[in-house]
Amino acid sequence: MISQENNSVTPLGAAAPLERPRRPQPVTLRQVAEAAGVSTATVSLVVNKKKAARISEETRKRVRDAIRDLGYRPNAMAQTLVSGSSRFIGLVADAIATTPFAGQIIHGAQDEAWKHGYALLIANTEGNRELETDAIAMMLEYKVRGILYSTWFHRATNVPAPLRESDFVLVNCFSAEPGARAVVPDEIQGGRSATEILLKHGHRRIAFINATIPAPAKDGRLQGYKEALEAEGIPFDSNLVLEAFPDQEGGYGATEELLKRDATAVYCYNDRMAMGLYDGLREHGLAIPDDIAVVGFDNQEVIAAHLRPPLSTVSLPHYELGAAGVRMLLGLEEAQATAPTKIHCPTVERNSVRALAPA
Amino acid sequence: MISQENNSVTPLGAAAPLERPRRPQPVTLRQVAEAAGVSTATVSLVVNKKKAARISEETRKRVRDAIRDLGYRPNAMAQTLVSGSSRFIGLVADAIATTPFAGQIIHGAQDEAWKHGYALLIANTEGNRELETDAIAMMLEYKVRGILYSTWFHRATNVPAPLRESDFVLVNCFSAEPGARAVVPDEIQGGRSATEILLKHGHRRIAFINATIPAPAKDGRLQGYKEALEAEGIPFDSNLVLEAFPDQEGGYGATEELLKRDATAVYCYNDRMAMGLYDGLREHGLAIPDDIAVVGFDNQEVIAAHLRPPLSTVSLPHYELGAAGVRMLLGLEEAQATAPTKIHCPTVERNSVRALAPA
DNA sequence: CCATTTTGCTAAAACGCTTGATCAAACTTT
DNA sequence: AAAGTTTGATCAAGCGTTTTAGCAAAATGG
Repeated sequence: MISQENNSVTPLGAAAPLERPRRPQPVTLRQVAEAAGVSTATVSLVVNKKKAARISEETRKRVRDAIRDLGYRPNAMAQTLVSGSSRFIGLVADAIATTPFAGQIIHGAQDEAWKHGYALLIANTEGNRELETDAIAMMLEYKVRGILYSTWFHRATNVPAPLRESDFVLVNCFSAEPGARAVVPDEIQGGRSATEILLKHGHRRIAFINATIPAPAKDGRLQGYKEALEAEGIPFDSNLVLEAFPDQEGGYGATEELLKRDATAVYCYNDRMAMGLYDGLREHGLAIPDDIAVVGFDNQEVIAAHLRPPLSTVSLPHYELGAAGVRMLLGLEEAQATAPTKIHCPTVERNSVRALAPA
Repeated sequence: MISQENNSVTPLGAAAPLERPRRPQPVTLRQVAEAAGVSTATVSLVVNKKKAARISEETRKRVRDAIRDLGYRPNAMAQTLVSGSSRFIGLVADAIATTPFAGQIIHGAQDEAWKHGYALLIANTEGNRELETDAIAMMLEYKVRGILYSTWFHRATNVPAPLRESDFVLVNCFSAEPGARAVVPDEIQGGRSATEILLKHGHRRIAFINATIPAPAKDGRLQGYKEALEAEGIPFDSNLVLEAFPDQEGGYGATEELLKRDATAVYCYNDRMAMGLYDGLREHGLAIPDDIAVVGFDNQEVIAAHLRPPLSTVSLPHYELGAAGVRMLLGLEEAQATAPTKIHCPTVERNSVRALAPA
């Protein structure tokens, strides 16, 4: 039988499990009151800096000292219970935390919420309807001030029933349901801006590689393209519009067709297609932007900023969507009854476009 | 003076602001009790499905019906007040929501927390120490079960003082502070795995382009490289180790130097460097993987999966870090007293490596 | 049929805080 | 000096739950 020393360091690097210290009970208002020799009401009054309250400076000091000495922290749960509404805003997302794409929605919502003294409670549902219901239920139980319901790409959605029990705002999605406030990117303006980058550099034969899959983005970006051309008096030529699956492969695969169109510039439905197109063009010995100018859409940093040459594109304003969603929820920004509020998609110019050499 | 009809539809599409309906007060336990003709105690007992409680099936049904009819939802704040601890886990991040990179930490934490009935309260601090303190304070006030403190890249950190008032786990970072539990990626194993991808395809002259900036990753990935070589009996050749700034430009810029080393394969410190290197190699007319094999590190999806050819790499297990952090916090996974728990970095093989043709 | 146990349910305290009503003491007015 | 006012602080109710102790009625045992 092997006897072991128990009071020795565990041998052979088999590290000992970590002992967690027992946490003391948190300090309460009452304890502070006792320490300061006043009533809890008084402590509450000074903690909340009520200006109307008549508390002598001396007493205030005594209370503040006690608070500091004891390390008192108010119990937000108790406060909420009294006041009836918490300082939480819920964010339920279908895949936002998952995709690099739209994590900025969280970020924007977080910042804006924080600015107004609210904390963000998030739930990722992966599109699972049941999880979604549970998540919303949980938020309701925690008496959130309201809920942001967001999707990772711009689309129509149905409002889950329990959402209606709370204030809510749709972010990056919309619904025909009356009274549903929503914030979405302005795809049309974005499409216009993308095209304008090319136009202002003198391009006139501008191809557009659109997506094959239906989406508000598909229609909006095309319409923006048309509007921009029209504003310049350039007739729309449907020959210049191609369609491909909206990813790298799609962009790459569209190269051949594109080259037949004899355009001096291309506007791609998104940055990933542009990335694929870069490869395709390179294989044909074509240089960007000298032989052909390219703009993308989305401004997916990891791609757009680091392609060679860096890609001019139009930003999907995810951060702003999140922030605007919060403002709308808090009633700081007015919602329209008729349609979702549209957020501007800013132009990001890099080096994939150059002035067209005069013919 | 212009007179306006006030009872008409707002003209010219200047949409009317949306009227928000007044929300009714939430239903309380007491109301359910009254509706069901029982005491609040009884309702509470059936809501919480206490098996020990002796409530007749008939009464249970009556209560359940009342709950359904009134649309009752428990007030989690009141529950928390009684029980003393909420079902929240806090996640404070320096830039996680910002970077596509580590949003997966949120995701993993979220999923795991949810699995155990906890919700995630997040705060992004952008490294701002004051914001951080406020965020932690807020979490403490909401009586979180514990806090995950995470950084967007693996590094040493100081534990902010208020964090000690709660249970906490460091995620993707570590501290010398005794008793600080931590989860980090296993950089050494990752470096070994990356190198092994190349080794198993027959490569023997393997270059390593390391980062210039000091970090646990820099040391770990190098050590893994050495270990893998040693295991194969290949002597370490410091000539094969270059250093560059860990981004696309750095990778691109290292091309010339690399080619002087006459290696058949390169292992890059990260995917972004590999992306830059792709461009550099292409400009030299070199094909991947035929002329030279490349592996990266991090598995930044948007890059690695969509490069041409897709990049073989090693994953930074962000999702797992978040999930393991939560498990550790909840005491489901044991922490070592001596060192951070290391999470495995899985190999992801794609097409940037091919078996070395026999000489 | 009385004593005992079991069943079904309720009363009430507690959780930590906020806040309107009160009150005693110290000042001002007339 | 009596009446009124201001100042500084406290009392106590209430927010929506959970939970322990306890009580009456029904069931069981002898």
